[in-house]
Amino acid sequence: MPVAEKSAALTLSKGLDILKYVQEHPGRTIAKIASDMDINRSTAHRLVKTLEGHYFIQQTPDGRGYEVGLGVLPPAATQLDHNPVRIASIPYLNTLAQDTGQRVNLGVLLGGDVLYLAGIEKPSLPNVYSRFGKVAPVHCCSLGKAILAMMSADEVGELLQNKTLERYTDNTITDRDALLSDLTATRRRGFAVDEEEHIDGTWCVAAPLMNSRSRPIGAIGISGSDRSTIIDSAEKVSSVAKVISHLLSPNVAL
Amino acid sequence: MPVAEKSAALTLSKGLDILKYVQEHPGRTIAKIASDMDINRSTAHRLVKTLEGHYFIQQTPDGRGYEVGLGVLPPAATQLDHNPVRIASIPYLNTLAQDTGQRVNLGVLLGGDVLYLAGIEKPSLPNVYSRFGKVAPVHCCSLGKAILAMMSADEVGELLQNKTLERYTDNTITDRDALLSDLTATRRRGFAVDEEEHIDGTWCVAAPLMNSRSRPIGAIGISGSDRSTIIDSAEKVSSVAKVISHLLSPNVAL
DNA sequence: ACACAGTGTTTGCCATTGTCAAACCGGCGC
DNA sequence: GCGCCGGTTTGACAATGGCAAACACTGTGT
Repeated sequence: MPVAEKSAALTLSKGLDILKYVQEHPGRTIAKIASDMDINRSTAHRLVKTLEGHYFIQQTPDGRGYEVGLGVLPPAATQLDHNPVRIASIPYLNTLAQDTGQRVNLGVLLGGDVLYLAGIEKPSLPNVYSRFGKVAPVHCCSLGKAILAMMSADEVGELLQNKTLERYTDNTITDRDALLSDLTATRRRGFAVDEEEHIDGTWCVAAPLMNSRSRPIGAIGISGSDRSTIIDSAEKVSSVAKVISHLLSPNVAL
Repeated sequence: MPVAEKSAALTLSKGLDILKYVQEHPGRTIAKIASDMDINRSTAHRLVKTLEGHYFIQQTPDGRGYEVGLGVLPPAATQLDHNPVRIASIPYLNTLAQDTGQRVNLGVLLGGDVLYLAGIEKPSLPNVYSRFGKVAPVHCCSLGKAILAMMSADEVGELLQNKTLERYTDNTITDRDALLSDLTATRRRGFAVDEEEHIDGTWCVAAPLMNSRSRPIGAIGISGSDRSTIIDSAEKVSSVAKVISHLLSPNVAL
């Protein structure tokens, strides 16, 4: 979980780890944070107070613990507003939602996980800001598989290096080789399919967004509870993904 | 700008400062960051690389500089989803948008500024996630003045301690005493008015959200380019603010 | 082709700074 | 009352981050 770069600034690194920890475990006390993260209590105290001074974390209303602070919002808004993949995709997400009547999602890789950048929950009333920031495992959501399918086996291997393919449902692919062959099929097919592999009763299809150098930089997909509707819409998703990819291509790099 | 707490973790603090700097000045190189922030280049390098390792900042697509990374999104999403003021207010923001036909905003204090938590840009199609994360000066937006008006003169003085009331338009109140008397008027009136004090051609009114201990914890307001429409809707804004305040009151604290 | 300017990156030394153990304080429950 | 738990402070030690310098690389202008 902690991205240990060699010769990194230890204190900064620990502070950021605390921020992540607090995000995932809201309401914990300093003592609890310290013991869970194997940091000395007084050290944790100082780091927490520093983060608090910058408004990155704050005390919970009851004053008993800590949670993510308001200070993270301005950077996040900046990131969202400047994100080229997101900007290029949003208009098409709306049309896709109209065309398919299903939930639509846009995701990219963050570390070894899929990060949702935008989503439309209720196709009836488009609200593209909803549901950003959630992360999902790469190996069992269609967005993740769509992206992985466009990477070499080596790259995939490296990405999954120190991850276990955790099981979420009976259909979750937990075997590396099985995943790799699924990715091959995905590549041939042109889109990824999630057959209740992450959440029971939810099917998804997704297609990758490619940049000018044929690298996957994200994926769009739809999800819903009616299998045939989802599968039948795969071509639509795929063609929209190609349109967005072309839009992204003229840009210099990434 | 840097919130200097005594005995804080210096390295962590500097790292967070860099994050903020990068957010406000996207695309800057490490050398530029270092010189602007008076940090040694190699130190800046290490801090930047550490932040990058945690995905809090990333290289710009052209590889020449740095910008805010994807890693800030999960914490921000958590903060937004858990924010009680925001949760309580959102439904009413929508109705307010319908009733007035104007842009609607929700804001709270962050440090000495107003932070927008939610906003509806186009009343016709409600999209409450839009425009969060933007910050505005307290002294010249209605949200800020609505909140300040419910604080004691001492508290206001302390809040504005080391801030200059910067001028944005001809109408901006840049004098502390003038601001204080405006706040008194605001308190009597029950809502704050921004008469083109921040942006020419834009009028706003706002009313404070109060908790059970009669402390201002935020404000809602509307803004638009037609003065009389805005002013005439002030009572509506005020009454909605009271409703939300009552909703917030049962909660334990803050 | 050359030198130069600007940036990224690495190294090694020094002392600042963060770490840690211990103790103190304060509230809460037994 | 006592003990437990969390927060906070202190002080000594040494690990760690700060800094200067040097190197590699790229692009630019002469």
